[in-house]
Amino acid sequence: MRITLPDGTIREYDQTVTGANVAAEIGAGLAKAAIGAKINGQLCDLNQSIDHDSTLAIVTKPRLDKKGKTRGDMDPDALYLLRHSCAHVMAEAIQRLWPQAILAYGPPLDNGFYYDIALDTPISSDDFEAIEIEMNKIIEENRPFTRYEMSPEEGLAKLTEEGNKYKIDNAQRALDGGSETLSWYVTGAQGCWEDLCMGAHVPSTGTIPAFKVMSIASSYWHGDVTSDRFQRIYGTAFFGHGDLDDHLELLEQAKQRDHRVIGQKLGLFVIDELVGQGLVLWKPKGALVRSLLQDFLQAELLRRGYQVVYTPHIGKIDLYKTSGHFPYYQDSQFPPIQMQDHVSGGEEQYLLKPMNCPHHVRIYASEPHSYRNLPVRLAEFGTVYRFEQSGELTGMTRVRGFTQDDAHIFCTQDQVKEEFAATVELTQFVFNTFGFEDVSIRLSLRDPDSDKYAGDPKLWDRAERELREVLSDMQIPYTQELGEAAFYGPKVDFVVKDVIGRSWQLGTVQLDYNLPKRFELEYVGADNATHQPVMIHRAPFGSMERFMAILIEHYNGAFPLWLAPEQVRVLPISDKFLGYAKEVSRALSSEGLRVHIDDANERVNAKIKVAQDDKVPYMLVVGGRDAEAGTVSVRDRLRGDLGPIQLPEFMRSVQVELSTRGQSVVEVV
RNA sequence: GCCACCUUAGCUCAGUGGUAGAGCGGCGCUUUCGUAAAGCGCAGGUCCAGGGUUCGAAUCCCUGAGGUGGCUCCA
Repeated sequence: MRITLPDGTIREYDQTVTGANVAAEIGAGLAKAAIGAKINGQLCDLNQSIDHDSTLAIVTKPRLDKKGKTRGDMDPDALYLLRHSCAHVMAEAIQRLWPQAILAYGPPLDNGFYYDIALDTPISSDDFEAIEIEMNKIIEENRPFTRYEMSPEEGLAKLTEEGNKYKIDNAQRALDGGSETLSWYVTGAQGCWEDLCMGAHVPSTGTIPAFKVMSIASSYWHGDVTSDRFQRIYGTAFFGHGDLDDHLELLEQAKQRDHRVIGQKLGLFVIDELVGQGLVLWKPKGALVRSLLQDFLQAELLRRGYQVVYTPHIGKIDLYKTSGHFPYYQDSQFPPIQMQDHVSGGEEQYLLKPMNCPHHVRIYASEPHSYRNLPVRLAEFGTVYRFEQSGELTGMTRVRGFTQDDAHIFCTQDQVKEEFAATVELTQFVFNTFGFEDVSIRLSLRDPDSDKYAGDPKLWDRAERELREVLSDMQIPYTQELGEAAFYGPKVDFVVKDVIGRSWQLGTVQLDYNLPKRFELEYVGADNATHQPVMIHRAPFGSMERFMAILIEHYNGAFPLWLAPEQVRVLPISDKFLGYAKEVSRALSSEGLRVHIDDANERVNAKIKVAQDDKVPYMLVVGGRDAEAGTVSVRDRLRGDLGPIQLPEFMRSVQVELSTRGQSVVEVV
């Protein structure tokens, strides 16, 4: 039997060995650090036996520095083992405290782990300390994680006797997924606490040096609202206390970067309960940024052959019945507005528009079209209203009224790929302009087993094939998600993470054969016959609200000069130089710059502190020396004091920075 | 919508049944200052709302609203 190690060396054995055996042979240091094995790419226990030719990598705990921090990068496999094991320890601790707790499922996550537990007594964050104390006891006992296996029949019989329906279900799923046996992990020797679990685990509870119970939430069995409800307890674990401290510190910083915190601090927007849940009030500074974003994109659209349209905020309900939105999304729409005609007594119903497409479709349909004037690209910053579930509302990222940077392209079948590629390119251009680097592109396809999708499956196949082709032609890496498509067509989504790691769809491009059919749209082809156009829905920002939220977090509130609500603040050293400050301010304003004077009766240190907190890109400190020499002393919010510069020169470099959207910045020599 | 938690001055928060507090912000006065918070003073409260328990409730209980974290959903 040959075992190949990561460095390519091969070791020969004539009887079964374990990762632990091999590690011990290689060296005492490795044996001591070893916590698991990766056999043929599969993460396993360290004492998993190997009985045929395999590749083997020993998973080790990291070396720590003096502060208890991992040296170098953390190994995701090692953390996975650690956290999976810590989930067991937490579950045992919880069952010690609440013996009636029924375990369901406890996996590791990217940044921690959770355990889903069925328990009538509500666990609250006040209980975390008690849970952690129990966990520490278990860890101090340093009990080994011991695996044993049973045949499916034996194992299911054992589980049936124990009567935990969630574990029976887990076992059944494991067997359906191809497992030949069922495995348990005992924390310690026979008779100790155990859990049905496929593994793998660290050798013993003592291997868990740093952990924390983080939060509690609720969840449903298999994510099914009508099914059993669990208490989901989240925790995290690290190999070093320093790593854990860093993690907690990072979470604290992320909190400060949250768009809701910054939006409040900088006065960008407010959500007022008197106005309504999920309804954003854009305050002057936020509104200014929004209008700059809109100007930027609209100029880009006009350059690319789009035409701007405006449509009303409501429409007759039949419009949305025809489009399919009303029946399909009835639950998540504001209820229809009932109108009664006083004379005829006839009734009409209107809907706050949940989508802009039906209105745009009717603009297209208002005049005949020839293949010669396609594609028609209709763009509108259109505000829509959706009755999102109250528990879903989150700052500006998930709201009930929002403005899409919407457009609909009506084109011939032959034009689809080119138009689609152009919109993907536009979206990438937009994301590049704002310096987003961590954007993942998701091809959202239908789930062929679901009946929620409208239209002919053949058209779906074609649409999905075309999107794949466009993305691969453009050499864009993407992931495919079954069941994520819109009900009318597949789409390409641009997904960005917020500071606390939640994913949000920003830009989207969607292909639609369905609406043109439902509305019987036509154009006259070169053959003088009528044909049906294809529609592309697209929104590079997605919604102004969500884009703004992500932008706030992306920039940590420090908008680049071209977007900053206040671009320059003049800080006179004392009242005596207010006159010169006003001169400077007037000169900058007349160049179109957004400038204010801090005329507070304060020292310049205090003014700088305030301006820094307000994230103003440039502070111009002006005193007697500047008034005499016609200079301003420039302070950059990031680079600090840049020294004095002639005012006209400052204005020139600022204009360059503006026109390049931050590619070039003010330099003082 | 579901579960847990939270809601006290403009903001951030302390206050576990006995007279409502701090810092920042605001206003006033002093200071007139050269690169991350000068000093002093003053004003500011329906303790989310409604009901209950109690001699007495910001504090305990119930109902509701809003927020936070998840779950579910997301055209």
